[in-house]
Amino acid sequence: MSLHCNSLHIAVAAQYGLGMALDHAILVSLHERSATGYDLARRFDASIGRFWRASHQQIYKVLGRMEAAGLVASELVVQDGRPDKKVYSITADGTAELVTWLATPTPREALRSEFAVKLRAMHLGDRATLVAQVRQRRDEHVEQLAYYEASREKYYPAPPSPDSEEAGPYLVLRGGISGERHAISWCDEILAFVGQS
Amino acid sequence: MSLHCNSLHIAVAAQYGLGMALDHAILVSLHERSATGYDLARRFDASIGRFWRASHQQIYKVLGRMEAAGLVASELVVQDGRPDKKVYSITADGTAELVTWLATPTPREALRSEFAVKLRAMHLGDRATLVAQVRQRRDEHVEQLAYYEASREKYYPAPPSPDSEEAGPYLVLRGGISGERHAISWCDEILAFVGQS
DNA sequence: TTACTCATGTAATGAGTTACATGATTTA
DNA sequence: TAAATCATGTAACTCATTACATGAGTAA
Repeated sequence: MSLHCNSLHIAVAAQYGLGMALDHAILVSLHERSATGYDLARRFDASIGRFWRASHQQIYKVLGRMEAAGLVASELVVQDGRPDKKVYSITADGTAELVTWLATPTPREALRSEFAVKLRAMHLGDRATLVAQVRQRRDEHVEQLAYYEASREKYYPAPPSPDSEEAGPYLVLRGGISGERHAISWCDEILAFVGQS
Repeated sequence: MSLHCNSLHIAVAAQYGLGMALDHAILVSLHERSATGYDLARRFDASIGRFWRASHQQIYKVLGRMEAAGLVASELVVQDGRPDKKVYSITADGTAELVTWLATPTPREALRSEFAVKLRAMHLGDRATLVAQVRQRRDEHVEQLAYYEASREKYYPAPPSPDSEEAGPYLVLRGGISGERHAISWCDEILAFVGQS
């Protein structure tokens, strides 16, 4: 990488201080495959979205900002029978920004659990409502787990090589699976504790 | 509860639509014990704060809003040698709001994991950096787990009754413990996968 | 004819962070 | 003499959500 490109990249990285995490999530997604804002919104609703959710409005806003900063570039594709679309791709600067970001330490994310806050105050409510809510929550986690496990069987019948491009997505999926299992077992513990297992 | 009080409470609940979750976290904390904004900031930094983090600026803002809405009331306490302080307490309306909120369904919180996004793009970075980051993250979870387990031994040598006021905090703490264990085992899986266990 | 998919946005509002501001007392 | 504790806030800003807006094609 040339010196010029490097200093440009440092300037861009300075603009992109920590905390602009949606930006990086989009860059990662675009690095995997170019896409329209609409496509990204759907991706964030499906695979990646289980770990990072974003509305299309927010995505368009961030895409515009990143295009102005030169991290992504768009190409207008005219379609007939369908609205025209802008296909976004990551640029060299965008990839450089990603690499810098990868090397920066990741702050512990503040896990904000409204459920935990409610649980803490459970003695103020009635038990039947609590049990119903925990059961519903458990069901959602079971459903999510099934979805993850189906994905794992479909896309990774055998674990990929640690050096391949699939290594990251695979490990994230494994984290999703164990995360759902943990959530389910916590629900079970709560139900057992209040005597409704 | 009188009809008048009931309709008042419905009006307040209407103002407090879903999504104002810090408000409810503060109400829960004040229901446990009256406190100043400063106290709350410290509580959010310690016990509750592991599940809900908030800055003192944000807390003061929300306290002002909730006092205007009649959910909390403050009493000025003049001190000498120290700055005067405002001690906030939850009101009957505040407690009613909490009870209503407890009965409303809890939407699945969008888990935003910057770490997961980075992991997904790991093939763009070098392995040593990844390993160092995962190790550091693991250490933090180990430390947090030790803190939780010490709390559990200290405050709950035996599990509380499911009907007591401690039941909620106890279950939240248990969730914290199993959550940390899960996080640690995910880190271990990642390290083993990239061959650095 | 109702609703869904494709496709892109603006406007208003709310939630949260960072920086700034003050000032006495106590501890190292 | 420097820093930490106690105590409360304002101002500026960013991030994210909700509501609103348009409009053709396609499937039930």
